[in-house]
Amino acid sequence: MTGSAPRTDRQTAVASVSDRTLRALHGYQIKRAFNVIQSDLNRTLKPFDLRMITYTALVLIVDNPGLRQSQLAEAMDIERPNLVVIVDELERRDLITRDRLASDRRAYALKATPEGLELCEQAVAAVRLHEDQLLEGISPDALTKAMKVMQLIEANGRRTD
Amino acid sequence: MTGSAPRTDRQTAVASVSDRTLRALHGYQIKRAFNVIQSDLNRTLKPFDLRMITYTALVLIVDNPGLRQSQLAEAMDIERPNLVVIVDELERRDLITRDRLASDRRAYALKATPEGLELCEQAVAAVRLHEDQLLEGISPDALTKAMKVMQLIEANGRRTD
DNA sequence: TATTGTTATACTCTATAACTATA
DNA sequence: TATAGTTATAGAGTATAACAATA
Repeated sequence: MTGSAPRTDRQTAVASVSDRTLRALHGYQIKRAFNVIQSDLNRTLKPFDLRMITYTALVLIVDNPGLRQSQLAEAMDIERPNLVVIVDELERRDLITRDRLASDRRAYALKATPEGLELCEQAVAAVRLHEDQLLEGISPDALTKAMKVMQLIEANGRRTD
Repeated sequence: MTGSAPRTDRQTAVASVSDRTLRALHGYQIKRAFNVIQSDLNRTLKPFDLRMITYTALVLIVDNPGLRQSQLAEAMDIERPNLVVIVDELERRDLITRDRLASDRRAYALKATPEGLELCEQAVAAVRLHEDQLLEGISPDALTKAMKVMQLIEANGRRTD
């Protein structure tokens, strides 16, 4: 907002990190950015009683009706056991339904309820607004390219596994 | 390595995520990339008995001799209490020293020992090699710009706090 | 025999309050 | 009184093994 803000500057912790250090800590730079995003997101989602992880699950279910839990777990890159409590929570709040598949009675088809859809729309809108602030000074093109880099890193990592 | 790898493809979880969904989940894309980086990094660092967080602390101490714990905590974006165990571990392994400052006897000056410096050099080299694989197909320019985006997000987040 | 969802569990990282010793 | 480092503790998120029901 203020452009070149008047920096409180209670003395910079690390005077100036050397190029060598920066190169050694690419991963940590991403971690720091992610921390900022996650805490901002969780603050934004608090009024909806959602966290980043429950929000993500809800968005994916809304956008992919009939998704199975194992597919959702893979899409979110978390282990199946860890997804159970998340789906439990969304179901308990009547934001989604868990229906047995006729074709495979081991699996559940996840679908958003009207309430879930409504909450999702509102949450997505709120997240967009907050994200605009977080992405201030970043061109759409630069963001798209940065996300492309993230996707490539992810794909390379899965290849290496 | 294999260029266009022959993808095992046990059926894609989410057929094709809509543009709308992708836009709603920028943060999650960064999370997924970070997860990949972190697990690859921890695997790489295992032979040195380091984790991402202890590695980062060590690199920063090596590069900024005399750093105080509070400065290191700020640089790493973690709370002071959480840094204590990390510094404890590095000190116990004789990789760093904790010396009382004469000018302020509450604070410690952190410095790497010769052993710490040696281990750090080896670890940094190993990380670089692994990172090259993870960053395959990403131009140095694209990486630099993506890191710039990460820095901007981080800065915007701190401003919003 | 393999897979879906589940339970139980353990480990790491993170966040907060309260303490001590110095300033 | 304020700050540096510390302790204790609680909460997320993550990872693994083992189980029941179904394929």
